Amino acid sequence: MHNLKEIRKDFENFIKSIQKRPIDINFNLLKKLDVKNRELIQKKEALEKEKKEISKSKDENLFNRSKEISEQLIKIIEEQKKIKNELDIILSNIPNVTHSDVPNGKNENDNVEIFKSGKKPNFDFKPKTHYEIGEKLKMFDFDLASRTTGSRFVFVKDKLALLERALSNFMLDKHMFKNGYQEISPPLIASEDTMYGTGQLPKFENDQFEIKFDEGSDRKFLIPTAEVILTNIVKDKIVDLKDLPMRFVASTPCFRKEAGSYGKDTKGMIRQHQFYKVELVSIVENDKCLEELERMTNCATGILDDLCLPYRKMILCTGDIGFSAEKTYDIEVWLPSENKYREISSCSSCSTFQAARMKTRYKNQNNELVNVGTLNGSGLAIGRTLIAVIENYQLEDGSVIVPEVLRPYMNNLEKISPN
RNA sequence: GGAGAGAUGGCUGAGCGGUUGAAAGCACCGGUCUUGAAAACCGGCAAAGGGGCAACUCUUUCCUGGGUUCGAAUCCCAGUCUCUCCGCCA
Repeated sequence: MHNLKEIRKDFENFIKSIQKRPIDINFNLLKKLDVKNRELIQKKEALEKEKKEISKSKDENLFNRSKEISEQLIKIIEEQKKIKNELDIILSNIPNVTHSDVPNGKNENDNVEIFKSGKKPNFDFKPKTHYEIGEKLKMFDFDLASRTTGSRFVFVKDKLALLERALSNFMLDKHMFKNGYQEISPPLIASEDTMYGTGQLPKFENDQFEIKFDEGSDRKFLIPTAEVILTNIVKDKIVDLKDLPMRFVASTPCFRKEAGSYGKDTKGMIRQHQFYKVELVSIVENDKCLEELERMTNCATGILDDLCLPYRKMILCTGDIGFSAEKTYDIEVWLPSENKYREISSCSSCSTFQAARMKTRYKNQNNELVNVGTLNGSGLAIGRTLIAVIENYQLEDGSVIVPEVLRPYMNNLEKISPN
């Protein structure tokens, strides 16, 4: 959420920086509403002042005037609220300003590679897809899931379920004991204002699973990522400078409608309505965002290094970067069956954008109250890591070698073979 | 599900129709004292929004939304959330 006061100072420049993204915002209307809004506020405050003075004077002769003012106020306040509302709707749909490091571009094709890492496996056979391997092992069951639930769900069974759990535990341990994150086991359901805080609402309502609660209760949503619930830990708070940075990690299921990607990745578990993800969130001083982003991204790539999976680091262009982010790195893992890299982590600095929405502030060195910076990143998406392990560690006979670092989490199992 | 209690500033907590934006304490910031620190003492310390180049000033805000009143943190109604007890249950 942008601060109108700040925008007003240099409106033209603000528009220019926002328009690096492919968006359609009616800035003229925004400007007009802002002017109108302030007019009404001034009118309102003048009347309120008069009313206040009458009540202070306790002069009975003026009581009628006071009643009159009250009636006028009702109308003005109503109109002002309406204007303010329209203003807020426009404002809450304006994305974050991208950082100057972010390359200009239209879409994902314009993202820029920073580096590649790891050695791609050399197969002397045609590598199978993860779902071919998983189904042959009888440890993925998509058909069963479509019967019990619907499309884009899966049953993971037996050793692959164990592998999935091992990945989760391995990542959690590393982030907790080596990388300094505090583990959280959060609610998987978020309220409307929580979803608003991180920017999922109002613009991306179509992607969210809303839950039917009791009649009359507030709206509730299944979290699309733990980012939502972890970042909102500091919602409506003035946090202590000495508590910063705060670093949280959680392994949770994530729920997404994936509306608008109906034709994409229909096979296998690349794109599911439900998947596990280990999420990293940092709450930092607002001038520490970029250095924290590097740190966080290193925490994510560190996992891939440990798993010996080949990957590359990308910086997203202005056309592909997310709504709340000022700067984002995507980590893409190598998938032999597709012969390309696929996103496995996305690490973003949201600068003070989410904090402004959540009303999270701290007193900085100069004793000024300012918004914190927030960051989030996957460390990593479990489902896709599972895929990457299966495909990169496959053998010709359809069995899968267990990466060494995971073996302690799997009763020292070295290889997953058909039963 | 039944019965009660509550929601006040960064935190704890008073106030229960008229300079109350709100006592007190803690925390925090500045100062005195001290070789330094602690303690003690003195002073400061809510946020959002509007106007102003600024000094500054105005308005709003005591869970949320309505209502009563010239005037509401304080009274009335509705809602949300939290806590305690009982029941049920993983």
